[in-house]
Amino acid sequence: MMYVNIDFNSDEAIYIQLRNQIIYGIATSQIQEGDYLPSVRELAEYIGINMHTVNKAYSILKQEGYVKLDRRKGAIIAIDIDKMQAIEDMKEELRVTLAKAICKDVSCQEAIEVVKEIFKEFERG
Amino acid sequence: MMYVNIDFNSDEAIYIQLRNQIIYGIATSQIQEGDYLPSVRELAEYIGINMHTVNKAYSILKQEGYVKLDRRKGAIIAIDIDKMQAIEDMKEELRVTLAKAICKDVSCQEAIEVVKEIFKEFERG
DNA sequence: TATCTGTTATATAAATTATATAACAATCAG
DNA sequence: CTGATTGTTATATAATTTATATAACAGATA
Repeated sequence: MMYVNIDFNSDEAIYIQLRNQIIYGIATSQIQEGDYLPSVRELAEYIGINMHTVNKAYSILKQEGYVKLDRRKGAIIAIDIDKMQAIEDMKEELRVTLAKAICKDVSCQEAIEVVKEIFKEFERG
Repeated sequence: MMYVNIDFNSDEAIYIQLRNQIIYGIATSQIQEGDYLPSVRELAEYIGINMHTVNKAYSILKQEGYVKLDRRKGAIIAIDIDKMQAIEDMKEELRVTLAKAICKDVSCQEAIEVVKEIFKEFERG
């Protein structure tokens, strides 16, 4: 079973935290293409949250192209790679993140260093 | 007056959109250190939203170290530069953004290219 | 057949978001 | 001093989002 840790005091919604951690799991190769995720009921009980909260996370992951959902089989990691779209989505998020950084006097080189660090983090997992 | 454009159909809260656009304004040097923002009542009427929604945006900007608020004078751009903190905050956001990108097969070099593009965007504004 | 799957449908409660008034103390122009 | 404007604070209300609780359905499969 994949490592999952929900912070119930976070201002981030539980289903968003869960979605992000599953994406971390994929990015760090803890879970791979073809792997099964726990069923919504199973994972809900394991974490101690409602079935629908897990279902919401799974539905978003499906919509965003990270998993496929099948009856009986459950959720399977299946990345739908639309690189053009992915880069566009990334760019949109980076605009906000980097605008904040620029205001705080962070340079392009410093931002690039952090990007490199994070890529190294994910290569190991 | 700074350019502000709120999308009322967005899933992003109005006060968050407003905060982000003010940060864009600073990052692109449309507004600078020492400049005044419109009063909460003035900007609210201009955009067509409630005074408290603008106040919420200003309060967050204050808390995050982008403005100072004075009675009578209103809100003044005043960047509190804590670079260590800024880089740490940036890193935390980048972890989510880049994890998604990595799942979609985006390389480190491609991410870096996008960072460079955005820095160029902001240099001009 | 019996069980487990995602899915869908309600219902409810809590929290967040946005609005509407109102009032306060500080500030400053006249 | 007067009057007007500022951010600030306090309520109240409505809509939306988030999370939970049950329940039932159809498809898959051991």
